[in-house]
Amino acid sequence: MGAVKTKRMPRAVREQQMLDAAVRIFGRRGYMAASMDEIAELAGVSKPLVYLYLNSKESLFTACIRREAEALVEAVRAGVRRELPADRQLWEGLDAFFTHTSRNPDGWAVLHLQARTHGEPFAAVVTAMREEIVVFVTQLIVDAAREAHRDPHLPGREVAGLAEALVGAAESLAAWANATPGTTARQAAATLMNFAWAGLGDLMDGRPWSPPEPDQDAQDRGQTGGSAETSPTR
Amino acid sequence: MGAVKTKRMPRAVREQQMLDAAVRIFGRRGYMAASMDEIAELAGVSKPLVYLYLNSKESLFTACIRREAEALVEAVRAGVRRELPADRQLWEGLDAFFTHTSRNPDGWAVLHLQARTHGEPFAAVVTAMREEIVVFVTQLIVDAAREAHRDPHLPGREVAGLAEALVGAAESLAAWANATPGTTARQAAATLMNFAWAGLGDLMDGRPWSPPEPDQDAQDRGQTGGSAETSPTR
Amino acid sequence: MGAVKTKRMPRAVREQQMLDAAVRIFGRRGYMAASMDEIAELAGVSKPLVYLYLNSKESLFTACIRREAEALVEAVRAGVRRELPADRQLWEGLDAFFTHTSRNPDGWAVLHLQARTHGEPFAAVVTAMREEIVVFVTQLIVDAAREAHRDPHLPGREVAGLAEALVGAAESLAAWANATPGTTARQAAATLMNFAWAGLGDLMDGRPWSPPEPDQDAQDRGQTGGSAETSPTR
Amino acid sequence: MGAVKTKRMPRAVREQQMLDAAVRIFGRRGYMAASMDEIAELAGVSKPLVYLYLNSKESLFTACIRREAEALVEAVRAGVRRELPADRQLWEGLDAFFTHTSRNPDGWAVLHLQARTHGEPFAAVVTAMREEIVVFVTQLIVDAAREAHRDPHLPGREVAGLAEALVGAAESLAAWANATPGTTARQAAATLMNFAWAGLGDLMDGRPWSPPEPDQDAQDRGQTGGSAETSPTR
DNA sequence: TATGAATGAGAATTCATTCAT
DNA sequence: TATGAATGAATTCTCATTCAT
Repeated sequence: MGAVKTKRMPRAVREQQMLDAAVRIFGRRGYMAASMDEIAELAGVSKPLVYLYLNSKESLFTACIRREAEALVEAVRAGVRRELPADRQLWEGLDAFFTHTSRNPDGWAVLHLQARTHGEPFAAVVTAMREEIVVFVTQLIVDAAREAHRDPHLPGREVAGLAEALVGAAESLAAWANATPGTTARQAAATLMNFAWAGLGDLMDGRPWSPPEPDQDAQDRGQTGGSAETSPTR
Repeated sequence: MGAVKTKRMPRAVREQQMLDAAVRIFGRRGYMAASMDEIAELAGVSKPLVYLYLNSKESLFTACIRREAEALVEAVRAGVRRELPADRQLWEGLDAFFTHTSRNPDGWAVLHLQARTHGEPFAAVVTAMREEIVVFVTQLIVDAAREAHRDPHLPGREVAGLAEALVGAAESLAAWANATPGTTARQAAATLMNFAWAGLGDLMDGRPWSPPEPDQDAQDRGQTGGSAETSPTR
Repeated sequence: MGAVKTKRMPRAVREQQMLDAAVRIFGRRGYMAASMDEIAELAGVSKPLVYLYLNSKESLFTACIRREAEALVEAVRAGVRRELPADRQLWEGLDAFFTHTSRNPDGWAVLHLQARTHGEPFAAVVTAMREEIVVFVTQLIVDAAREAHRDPHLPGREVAGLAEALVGAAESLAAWANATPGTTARQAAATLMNFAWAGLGDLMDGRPWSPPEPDQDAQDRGQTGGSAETSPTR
Repeated sequence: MGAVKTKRMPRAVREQQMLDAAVRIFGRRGYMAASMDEIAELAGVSKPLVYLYLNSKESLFTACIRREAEALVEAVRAGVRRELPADRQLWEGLDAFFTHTSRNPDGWAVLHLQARTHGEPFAAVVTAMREEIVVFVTQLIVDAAREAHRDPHLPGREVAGLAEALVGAAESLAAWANATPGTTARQAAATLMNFAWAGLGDLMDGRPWSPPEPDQDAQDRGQTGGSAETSPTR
């Protein structure tokens, strides 16, 4: 099991192997239940080497969190075209988010489940990343109001709460989509977009938010999109 | 800080003391980091007694999860009057949920953070409880559609996703409300209700969902309600 | 090897067994080279029990040092009759000191070799004990001067240096006596007493200090004394 | 702090750098607590080079002990003019000894504290050196007796004990002088010389041994001598 | 009902030491 | 002459769990 034992490789490479193994073990077993022995074995190296490069279990865990947080933020950032209208940006962000988390479930487990469960030092990194995303979403909500030429009657705290709810719903859906076979990132994004933008009330009235044309959009980004399930234009 | 050392009390009482202590420790330290020593000390009994009554750490943890899950479901159930319209039922359920979690943060931490992070046996209990709630919410959505005499054009999976998103948002807001000083359960419920029912689109258009009259409602349930921040009738 | 495995004994007894074992191992191997495993085995208990009672290697070592230091000081104190003239007191103190160290070589090694070699926290305990003894000796020197009705022309620092030298010589002779077969505590005490009181110069002139009558003295204290080798009355 | 990193230097030089570093680390941390990593870093070389030149930790430690022992014996030997009377020789030896140990505290710590605390192989080297010095001192005592034209009534073992006590007192005073600010090597030597030669009894009677004239003596040896504190000529 | 005494099993971490270049 | 990469073997310490009373 674990990586093939290739001897004598440069430090940078070994470090990534170790982080790969650590993310996998931490994500599945949890921080405390993960043992350095298991991580080292999965990485195909001896324990002392793990300590030599990553210093301690805490520091290894932190390195995992940091790497995964940066990768996630980067994935979302790269998936959003800032010149589009706010709702389209939100859609793209959600799509990128669900895509990344579904492709990288262990990393997502580290961020979403493990990091938050083991005290300030670790949680802080995730909190910072989450804050970045919440701020981004908050801005999108404000932009959307401006684009609608409306005074949204929304005080600051209210907007914060909405952004928080949206991000929370996304996080939760990510786990659900991963656990529900046959659910694509695109479908999860569409569901949430509808929920967030149109609301249950409008959905009851048959007025969902309209996701972009899947085919055309896929061509734009080079992705193979399944069609969102609820898509009549409002 | 532990319970006052009273010797020789009936088993049922001792067990509750132990569970109280265990929930507190598990909620704060996490499952793995919690030690049976600390739990026994906080419960004011010797370790062998904990084992005599609760058998093992796993079994103790399971008992905690079960107790807290039942308490939460019961709190929500008791808070909802099933004869009201769907949106009012949802509102009452959210209110009851946020109230319970804010009053019982350690129990909530056990359910939301710890139980899900330590493998199937534990997660299963929470999943079952969550499923109960998701089913309830799903039913509410279907009811709402029926009440609106509409065919909502929503396939089953889509409704499941919406309920999932709603519950996820609620869970996330619970943590946020607990962590944000000055945020009441009622405000959290109002924010989420708006978000869920009206959606961002409608909120942009100045058409939020209308929460019930706080004063009258408070009289109904015996609570002192702060007024929801976004409340013009639609 | 190690103590006979007698199960289930009261804590206080087990603790002494552990300290006995620890003193022996620390004294022979040194602090760092001693392993908790070895100590536990020699004590006839499991390692966790050692930790349960003594908390850590450091704390165990400290407990050893403290116990041995107190035992040594007590032995010297009990061996000296304070109503005698200064030189007799010094003699009795030296005799008690060499007797104790020769009967308890591991304890002496802990104090003299190990404790001083492993940093402030440990050395401090020994330093305090040594200071107590140096103060006692200093007082004896001053008393001796007073008894001789002399102004000894000795400034404070000089007396301190003399006491220090005397104690140092004693410490060194203790190791030598232990390592040189056939050397009794009484002989060591006599040699040092001569050296200290008469000085090499007087010894050259055939004027040594006179130790007390061995037989009579032994009767006083219940000890079987070998006769000191250099004993003509001055 | 380590040596400046100069690449490619002759083996002999590198070896001395390593020994310098090792003496410092061993002297401060102790044998077991010293790590080869730290020593290599302080020496400014890689660990494998240390092994290439010095073979092992044990062998490195032995090399340190040997070097420091030789340096100390050589310093004492060079400080004593063998043509002087015995007491003057003793005085010069003590002065040289205290001077060397105070200038080289890490080396002295290695010899006095570390080497004796870590088993026969190491202690043996120091014991041999010490023996050399004890023999020298023993000879001085015998010489002194001969010079006094006296039969000192001192059997061999007694003389050995006296020499042992004298050397032990010197070792102890060296640590004391190093730890007591403002105490010079010369003062320490004077104190001990008085103690050893005159003895407490004579000191009480106001008849100390007379140290040589500091100024004249300093001219002899090229040292700036502080005056000894107790110096009336006998 | 209740507990003081005790341990097997495993956790993180460190170190002296070597290999391949 | 010199080193980056790598490890086997301990070491300290903790924990869930049980026994005997």
